[in-house]
Amino acid sequence: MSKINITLPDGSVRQYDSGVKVIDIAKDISEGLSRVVLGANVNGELLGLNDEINEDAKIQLLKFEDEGGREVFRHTSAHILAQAVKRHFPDAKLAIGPAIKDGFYYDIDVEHRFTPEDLEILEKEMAKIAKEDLEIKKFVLPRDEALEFVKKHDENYKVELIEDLPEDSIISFYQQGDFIDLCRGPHLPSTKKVKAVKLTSIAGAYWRGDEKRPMLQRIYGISFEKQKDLDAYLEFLEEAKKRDHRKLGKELDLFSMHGEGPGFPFFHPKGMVLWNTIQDFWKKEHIKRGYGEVKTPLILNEQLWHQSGHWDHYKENMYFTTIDEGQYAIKPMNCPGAMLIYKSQMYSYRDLPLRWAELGQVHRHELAGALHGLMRVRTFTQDDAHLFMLPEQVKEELIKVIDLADYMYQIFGFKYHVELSTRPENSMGTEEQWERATNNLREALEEKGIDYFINEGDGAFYGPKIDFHLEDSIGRTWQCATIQLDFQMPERFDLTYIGQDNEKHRPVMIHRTILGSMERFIGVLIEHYAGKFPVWLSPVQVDILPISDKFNEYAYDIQRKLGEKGIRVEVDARAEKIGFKIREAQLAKTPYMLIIGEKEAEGGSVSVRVRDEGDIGQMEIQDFVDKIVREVEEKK
RNA sequence: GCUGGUGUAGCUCAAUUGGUAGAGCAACUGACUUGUAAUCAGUAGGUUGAGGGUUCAAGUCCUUUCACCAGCUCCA
Repeated sequence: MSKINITLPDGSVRQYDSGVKVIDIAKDISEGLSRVVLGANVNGELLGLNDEINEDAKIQLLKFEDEGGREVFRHTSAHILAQAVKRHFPDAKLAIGPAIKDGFYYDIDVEHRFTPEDLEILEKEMAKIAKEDLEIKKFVLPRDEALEFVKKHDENYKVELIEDLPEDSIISFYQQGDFIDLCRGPHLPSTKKVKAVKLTSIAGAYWRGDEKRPMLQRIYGISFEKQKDLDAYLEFLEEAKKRDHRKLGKELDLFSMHGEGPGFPFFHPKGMVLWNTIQDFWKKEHIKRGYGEVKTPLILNEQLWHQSGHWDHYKENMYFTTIDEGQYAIKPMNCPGAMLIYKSQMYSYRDLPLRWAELGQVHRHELAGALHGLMRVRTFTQDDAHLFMLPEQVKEELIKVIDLADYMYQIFGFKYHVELSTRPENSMGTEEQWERATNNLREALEEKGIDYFINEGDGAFYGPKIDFHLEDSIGRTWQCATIQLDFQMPERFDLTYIGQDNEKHRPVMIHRTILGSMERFIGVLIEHYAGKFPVWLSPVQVDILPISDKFNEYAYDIQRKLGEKGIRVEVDARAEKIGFKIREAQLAKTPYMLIIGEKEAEGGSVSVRVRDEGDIGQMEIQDFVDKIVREVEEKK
């Protein structure tokens, strides 16, 4: 048997006998195999779990979330879907069908308009294909033969896919029964395991995401090996639906949206309690960390936006207005305003770093179809800050920002992961500037020992960035914080400080948010807590419920005592039964209810009912006041 | 912006093939004075998102437009 060389992820080379299986190499080199499935890269070609390697290869570890290799599983599911579609609609042309974060989809071009009934039929067909236990076999063809093959089957989308590959590439196909699909793999060995499938929705999607290309029909689905897992997932969807901030926002009277201002949210008194409580906390943390607060105008002369580069790179998203025949723009970002403040005086190197925080309201013309409750709006308040510093202070300042984000997220009980985005196509500045900025970010992350993903080409037009993606209480992620290094804006505005050498130098600027936007963050919090805000955030912290109006006066007494301590408290003095008042307070998700009747009025006590625990019995008034004040301070 | 869908009372939803717009909750009025998730009775509430058209007749069909929902694209 001949020997082959395998290059491992760390760059080292190991020798194996030819014909070794991918999974065996995985076992050999990876200890944490229970969570890792291995894919191999052989001359640009991905290999599946059990594929044999017969020539020198590079090995790449692909992390999947569970042992079975969820991605491989879902990808195979997509093929089974395509096969089912072909059985019912032989004219259908297949585009692409990948696994995605939550399942899989297949893009299909067919005359017939898919309906929800079709999905049921296709689900049944997929179950049948699984039961048939078709072996999934891989074969390869040289590029020209592969082209001929797909042309023969009239799969014009596949033709285009192959035409985009290099001339000398070897094209792989996978076959299950009479169904053959162009695919780089990897796949399961047979269709048998894909037992529990739910096709979740139909949507339009452009061929290759290009709005000038044909619109295809996309069928989304999710699949599991066991029905139990599918049921659990469907339950998760139900739970997510219950937490929808648009629904809860209405039920809890926090905010509303109106046709008169699409994408422009209206905050109600209770929503503003949330807003202000978060902002108070935010401001306190910033003062502690050496920030000053600034405020810049919403409307500024158009000229400024030419200078900042927003005109060239962002004008499609901007709103404009005219004042006294002068052209003005509504700010889509806060940075140019901060630039003007910086330029209002001279700075010594001793003055740096400068940290200016701004809760800045911006307006951006987002596409109508992109709007979504508070998560995606056309005006929002960024918890922005601009930091100006010496080049040698960059890493330290980045680390301080990361620490601040980490602290604030922990208060709200979020886990998070970090993504680093590099230079996009439509960007300003030199290659060297970008490389330096990107390295600064990378080094700061590495110094903090934070793992991160890289998004190639996903940076802002003026600099690379790191984004924080929060994970909420049911495991969904939301992009909130962004830290962007900006070498462009200081150039454009000719920002300077006087150095030790008595010469002018260029400061470095960091542009960052922690919460992202107040609107989105509140939306995320609503879903994260399912409307059951911790006491310190709750719009109403205590609801006092007198059993009859004989006890109203006593209730108002208690309200005063709590109010003096800054507790948000209401009295429900309506002539209703106590059961009814409790029900309403429960539905409003108020953390504490105080039930007040004869017993309590006589003894100067309160009966406490906790939102999630129910009746916890009587308590002296002062004890309750101390308890809740302590809780608010500890931000439980 | 694109594809598909939806739009009926404050909210959640009904209304056969085109044939008199309804219910529950909420609101209001009155009675009840209540012990841990819904007291009873009554009253009021609508040019069916908006404009135009077809028809003897439109919530229902056609058309324009607005908004929302699911995706695509984009993003804090």
